[in-house]
Amino acid sequence: MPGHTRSTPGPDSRSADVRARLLQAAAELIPRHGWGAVSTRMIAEQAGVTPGLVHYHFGSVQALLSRAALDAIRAVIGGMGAQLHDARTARQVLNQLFSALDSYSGRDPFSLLMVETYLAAGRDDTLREGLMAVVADFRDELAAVLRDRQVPDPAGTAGVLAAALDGVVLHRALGLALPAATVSRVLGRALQHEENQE
Amino acid sequence: MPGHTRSTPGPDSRSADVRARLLQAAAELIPRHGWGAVSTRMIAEQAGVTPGLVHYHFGSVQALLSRAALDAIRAVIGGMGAQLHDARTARQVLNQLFSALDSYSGRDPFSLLMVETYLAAGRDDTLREGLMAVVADFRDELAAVLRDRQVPDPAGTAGVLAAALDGVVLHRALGLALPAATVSRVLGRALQHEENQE
DNA sequence: TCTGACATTGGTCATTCGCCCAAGCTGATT
DNA sequence: AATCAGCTTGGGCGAATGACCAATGTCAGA
Repeated sequence: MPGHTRSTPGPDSRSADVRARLLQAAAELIPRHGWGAVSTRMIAEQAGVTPGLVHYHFGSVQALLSRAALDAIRAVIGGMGAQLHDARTARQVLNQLFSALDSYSGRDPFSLLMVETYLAAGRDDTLREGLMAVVADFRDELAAVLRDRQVPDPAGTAGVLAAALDGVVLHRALGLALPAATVSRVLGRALQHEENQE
Repeated sequence: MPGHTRSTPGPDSRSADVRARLLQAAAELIPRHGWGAVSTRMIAEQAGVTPGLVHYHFGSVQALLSRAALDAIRAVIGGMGAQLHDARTARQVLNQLFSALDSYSGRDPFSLLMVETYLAAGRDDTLREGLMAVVADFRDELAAVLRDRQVPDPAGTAGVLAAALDGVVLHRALGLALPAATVSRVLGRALQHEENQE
């Protein structure tokens, strides 16, 4: 009966609550202060718990941050992907994407969390694989929707479109004007069939 | 201790050398460890000087990092913008952009420096304005080139294209496949007129 | 009721941080 | 030679860091 893994603390209603509070606190602090500036004590104070709990429940600050970021991103991106299937035409898919995009100015907490996680992923292979899986799922879902709506080269188009979305958020964060109408109009042209060669 | 030979600039040529070494060291360390993890002593060691010089020459670590990042980004983006004028057709402009893009995998030092600076700009207004100016200059230059080559809506197209470039780098950093050929083909469609059909 | 595993506390530990400064050095000017 | 401003040195300050742990609390199952 010895040997009990401490990686997953047992069932306890308070335990689950504390874990949720820590995850929530971390997801709020990463955008506000930057991934590398979030500390054990900062998280604990935000969550209203004592600092020791961070290492008890998650082993390290990095592990908590990775878990919190991936959970939050998966929730938002997953929800966005699910909505795509409602659109009837390719143009409607695009408009839906960009109306969703308008919720993210590039300086809001979720956009910042996303970019911080992109960077942190470069220094943590486990995190990178997790983030890649989330983004790849979204991209594949978008590709399937585009394919059903007769868009040429659905896989490639979905990949470029998904990347362009992130780029637009990035540029908006700098204060560069990129109205949804403009983005939609320009990228809309990328959805049509190629009609002439140069 | 050679290095006598008074030169033109400044009161002391060693001073200029130290400043250059510190800027160079900072530009190398930001991608490697992340903006927030670069410390006074780390920079000094990389530059081969003593820690006190960081604050003597730049006042604060933040000021040094901002200066180093902006200098490096301006050099690369400026050079990229200047090359655009060589292309004859809109399609060539695009191909030139994406062949240049292939130098940046998203995990190379410059790409990482770029994204780190995007994020740091969100917490430093002076830095944000400087970075915005550099990106806006590139965008405007691209718009002018597109306009000369009869691309519709040159300003909007250039803005979306510039954003898409950054997005592609971001996604490549995750390991998502985005071959230059695919990107060029999809975005190439965005350059043509809405309804070609003469 | 007792027991023992789980949860939490509050603190220590060595380390590192940014920033500062008194003192020494260097080279140009007087 | 004497002066002196600009550089550079190396150490030191208080504060904060991540990790860790002994002690204590809590409660479901025997």
